[in-house]
Formats: sequence, C-alpha cells, structure tokens
Amino acid sequence: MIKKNKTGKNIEPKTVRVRFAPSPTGPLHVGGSRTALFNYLFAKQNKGKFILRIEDTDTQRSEQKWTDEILEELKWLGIAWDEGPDIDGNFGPYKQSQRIDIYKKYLEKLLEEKKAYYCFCTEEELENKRQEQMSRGLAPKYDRTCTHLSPEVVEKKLASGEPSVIRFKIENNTPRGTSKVKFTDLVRGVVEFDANLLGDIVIAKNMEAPLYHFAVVVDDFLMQISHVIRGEEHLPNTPRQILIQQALDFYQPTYAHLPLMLNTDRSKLSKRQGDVALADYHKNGYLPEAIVNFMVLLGWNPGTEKEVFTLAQLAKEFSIEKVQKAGAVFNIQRLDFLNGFYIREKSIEKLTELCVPYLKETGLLVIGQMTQNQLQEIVEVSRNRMKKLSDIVELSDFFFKDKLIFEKELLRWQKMGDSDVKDALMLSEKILGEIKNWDLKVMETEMFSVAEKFNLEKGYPEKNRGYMLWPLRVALSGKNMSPSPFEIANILGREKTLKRIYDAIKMLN
RNA sequence: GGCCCUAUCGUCUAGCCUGGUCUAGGACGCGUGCUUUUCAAGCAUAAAACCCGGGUUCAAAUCCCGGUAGGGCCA
Repeated sequence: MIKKNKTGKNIEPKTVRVRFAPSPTGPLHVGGSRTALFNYLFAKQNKGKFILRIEDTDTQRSEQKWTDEILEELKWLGIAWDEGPDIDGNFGPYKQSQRIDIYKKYLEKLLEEKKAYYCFCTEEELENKRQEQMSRGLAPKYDRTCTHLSPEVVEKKLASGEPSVIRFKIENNTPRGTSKVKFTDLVRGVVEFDANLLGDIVIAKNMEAPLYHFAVVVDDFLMQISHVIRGEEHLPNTPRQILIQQALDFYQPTYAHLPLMLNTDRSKLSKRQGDVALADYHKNGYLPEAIVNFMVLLGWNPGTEKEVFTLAQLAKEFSIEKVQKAGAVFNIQRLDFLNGFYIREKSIEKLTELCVPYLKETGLLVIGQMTQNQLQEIVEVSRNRMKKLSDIVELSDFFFKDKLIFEKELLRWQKMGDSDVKDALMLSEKILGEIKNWDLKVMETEMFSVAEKFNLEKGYPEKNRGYMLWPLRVALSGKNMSPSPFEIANILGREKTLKRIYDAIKMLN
C-alpha cells in the first residue's frame, strides 16, 4: 500500500489521491463545501480518488450529529467520495478517533528519536512569555524551557501526574544548511517560510490525544494522499506539517491553497453576514446545481465566457492552475440569480415535487386538497418569480386559502372611483359567468374585448386594460403582484373564481 | 507585534506568463427602454475598473523596484 523507492524511502503516490477532512464540530460550512468540491473535481479530472476523512480528534467539540450532517449535505451536493465513511454509519478507518493507536506509534517514535519532548509549562507561564516577546517586537515562540529537562525529571513529573503536552522540536529537524522551508503550491507558486521563526508546536496533549497538525500528517501519509487541497487559512500551517513529515521520513504531498470565501467587508466568511451552513441554504430552497455552479465560480473560471456548468462538465473543464489567488466575496445576489435560473430549467414535474414540502410545511397544502395537475399548474405560473424553492409559499398562498384578506384600496387601478371599480368587477363577474368553456385563452379573448369597451364607456384610455384587469387580478389573488388573472382563474376554476369576485364586490358596498 | 498571502467595474472575473489587436471583454447587481393589468421572466441598452509612485521600453493592466491597503495565521 505505502509506496517506497529502491532505497526504501517513502515516495509520493503516482496516482491522484485527494482528501476532504472536515471536523465535525459544527454544521458543514459553505467554505468547506467549496473545498470539498474543488478536491472532488480535481480527483475526477485526474481519474484519481477522493477521500473523505472525519477529523474528530477534538473529542470535546466533535459530535456525531455533525458528522451525519456533513455526509448528508455532501451527498446532496452530488459530491461522492470514493473512500470514507458509509452514509449508513460505518466509518471504517476514516475517522480519526478510531486511529488513536496509530498516532500513538508515531508519537512514540518521535519521542524516542528525541524529535519531540514533553513540556510542563503552564498556560500562565506561556502567556507571560508570549506577552513579553510581543512587547519586544518578536514573534511569539516557545522558548524551549522543557527541552533541557533530564529524562529522569521528565519521568518523575509524568509519574506525579503533572499536566503536560508533547511538543515537536522544530529547528533540529530543518533540512541541513538552511532554516528555510520551501514548497511549491499549485495555486501560489513557490512559498517560503523561515523555520527559525516557528516555535515548537504542541502535537499532542498526551499519548492518547494527538492534535490536528500531527494527525493530519500521519493520516495523509498512511492514506497516501498525493495532493493536499485546502483553504488558504492553512497556508501558515504547511511548513510545520512539512517539518513533521521530514522528521517521520514521509514523502511530501503537493499542496494547493484555495483562496478564501469572504464577507462583504472582505473578512473571512462568517456567520455575521448571513448563513454559512450549507444545510441552511439547503433548507431555504437553494438547488445543489446552483450552489455548485456558484461556488466553483468563486475563485475559478474556465477562461472562456461560459458561466453555467453541471458537475459533470466541471469535472472535465476544471483546472487547478486557473484557480484565483485572491479571496472572493460571497455575493448572495449572484447565487439567487443562478438559483432562479436552475429553477426555470427544471421540469415542471420535478419542480413541483421540490416545492410541495414547503407548501405542506407551512400548512397551506392539505393532503387531498389539490390534484397533482393543479399543483403543477400553480408551480408553473409561479416559477418565473421564484429565486428559492421556499418562495413558492409567498407566491402561491392565495391558491390554497379559502378567504383572502386584503385592503379594499388594493382593488383600485390608478385613479378609478369606487363605483368604477365595482362596475369593472361586476362586468368581469358577468362575462366570466357566461363562459361555458372554462379555458385560459377563451377568458383572455373575451375579457380583452370587454376591457376596451369598458374603457370607452368610462372614458378611460382605450389601450389600458388595467381598468378591468387589475381589480379582477386583485380580487383573485389579494396581492399587488401575482400571475395574470386568467392564469389564476384557470387554476381556481369557475366556482372559486366567481366567489372571489363576489367577495370583492361586497367589500365595495 | 511577527510571518505569510493578495491587489482589474459595487461584486465574481477575462486579459498579465509570451508588452502593442485594451478607446480593458463577460456575468451578477443597478439604471433605462421594449413587452405588459401588476410583479417577474425574456429581449435590448447605458453607466461603471487596471491601488499609488518610480523605472525599463517607441509602447505597460501586462516586465522591474518601492510604497500603500486589505486579508490569513500565530495566542
């Protein structure tokens, strides 16, 4: 499984293997989702494997429900993993809390080789030193007090149960002749850090509790990860991890650090300015196609003017070289546009199926109240106005209600008098009442010709059909914006339509 | 505070590597118009940007140097 060269040295795998490694300490973040997406696309494109690993070494903050949510939401987006936990609860070797023994082995190795050591400094001591260093204009860095402890002292302190952590010795492990750690990042080019400025980092709280930096390095090696594609916030972590790799004689994977997703004020995307949990977008009625399309364009573009992509197309056209270096503002208006676009693209059957839960959830739609056909017609006349699936509720509620409640004033078109509004409604009632063939086109033709006569009689401009149609539309919808009165009447049916007109006329008495 | 990263319309970006075709292109949003009973959708159209300063060059958004600003990480 582990690749080695002739001299027994560990070498980077030839096939592409990438991973997404979220911590189940909260809902899956949109930033994380995008990282997963980019990893997935990179894997697909290179005929490699996409591995999902749950990083739950922080047992305090990790919860099973968040793991479940991560799996569920990734699946919803269409991002399938080749290796990783089963959706039905078998986590295999892809959950860090199940790999403590493995980390322990490597921790022991580092300790034995004196590449790591126990540290007994207290939080307070550390904080004081940090303050002092910063006031002198230095980078806060551990001063290595505990490297000078003799093995006997360490033994004694451990035996007495004195609180301790395990630190990784940075300088001794830097490559010979230089304190620089250099690596090539697929999106940023060559990046260089000075190892002398790095303090000895804590890699474990104890033998049973490894910390992030350490567990990642070990897992990436054992899982033979070829490319580490992650958010830019990890860039400064990279030299530390490389040093640990070198100490353990691991190969060095290729890195690619993705630009951050930003708030409108260009700070790292956070809860402050709206939803950051993918699940929230899911619940509010964003389509996975729209989210994927939106996210991929935040930090990447194909170099052509094409802007609409399916996941499958992206897997073909994606290229990591074209990933942007600068952070990108999460612009919800663009997401809304894309979502509306994909809503309009959906088949009416599918869209109706997607809308129904929202209608049921609010109690508007009662089972058996509507035929499938009616439901589809309602969705059809509302879809152009929808930005999110949840919009269906606001846009179509009047179809489901028995009684509409609205202000009488709303019935008035421009400067019509009350009696004219009433006349218009009564005329509509009469004309529609006489229609035998309840059909949208028929109603439209009949009403259009009547509207012109009505205008002539009342002295209104002949071409402005609003004098007839606005009061009718409001009577049927109770809203200042809605589909056309004919579309509504057609769905409502003769009886309900006439009843609503009648109710509106009564308001004017 | 130290280190690192970044910089083209309000936003996402094309162009930069391989200087001239850039009077800087597209998309979202915003404005206007068409269509229209309303709101959408659709179509058309306008406004809108090369962070600053120096250098190299016949010519710089593009190459070099120096600033500035923003962000990330370290606790």
